[in-house]
Amino acid sequence: MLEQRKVYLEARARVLKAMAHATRLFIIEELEKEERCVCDLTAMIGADISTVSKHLSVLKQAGIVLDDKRGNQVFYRLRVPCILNFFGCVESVLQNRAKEHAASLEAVGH
Amino acid sequence: MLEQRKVYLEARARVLKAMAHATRLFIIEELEKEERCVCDLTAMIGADISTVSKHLSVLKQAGIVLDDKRGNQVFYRLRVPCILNFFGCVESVLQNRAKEHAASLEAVGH
DNA sequence: TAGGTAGTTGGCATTTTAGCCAAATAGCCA
DNA sequence: TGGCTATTTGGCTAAAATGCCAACTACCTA
Repeated sequence: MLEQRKVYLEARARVLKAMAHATRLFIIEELEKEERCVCDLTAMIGADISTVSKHLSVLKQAGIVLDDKRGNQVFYRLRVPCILNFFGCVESVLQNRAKEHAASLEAVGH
Repeated sequence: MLEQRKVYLEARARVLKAMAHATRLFIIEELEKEERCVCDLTAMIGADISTVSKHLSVLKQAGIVLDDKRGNQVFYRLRVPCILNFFGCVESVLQNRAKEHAASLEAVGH
């Protein structure tokens, strides 16, 4: 693998890795609707606020969200608007799997 | 977070996590061009064949690739055709970051 | 059948993640 | 200033991911 390509693939992988967690996907989906402060997200997620803060930090480091401090709250929003469409392919992977799983159950007579 | 939504987010996260590795992204890009046996991929990647085999197994379990044994070789191919387009958004995240990074260097006089 | 190639799996050490608590920081208001 | 709320950070433990080697399986060919 050429060094240049490796660097590029690692950059992509870092972005994907930052998204690859249920809680962080939840945050992304919520931020698609509107910006949110950490306390709102924490209430919705139901984990410790320090945990949520660390998830947000992962997303921020990956370049997926931006933060904006106002008063004693910090509001987060998406940095890129396209995340929603991004998932068409993930969905099709999941649907394919579901379809074939159903077919295989069918085949053994369930 | 509602249980049902959590299940769905975890399913998505599993697919993303499977993709979130430079070597596995390399494999996906190569399989977009044509199917490949493990030995070809191993030669291109330059890692131990057992390592490559395990990466392929991760992709297979996530529903991203299919395998097909012929003779004593195993050929892998993508299960869904859309992976290439999938990355438009990842790219825009990276480009945004690069742009702002350049701007911040500019700002401090570099 | 023996030997070789291709691939998978088990085992292990190392590194990375995740999530909680506790402590520290920052801004608001009385 | 003192106290309160919001958030981040450090520290810790448990769990998961990586990647190598070695052992094992499968298939082909002489």
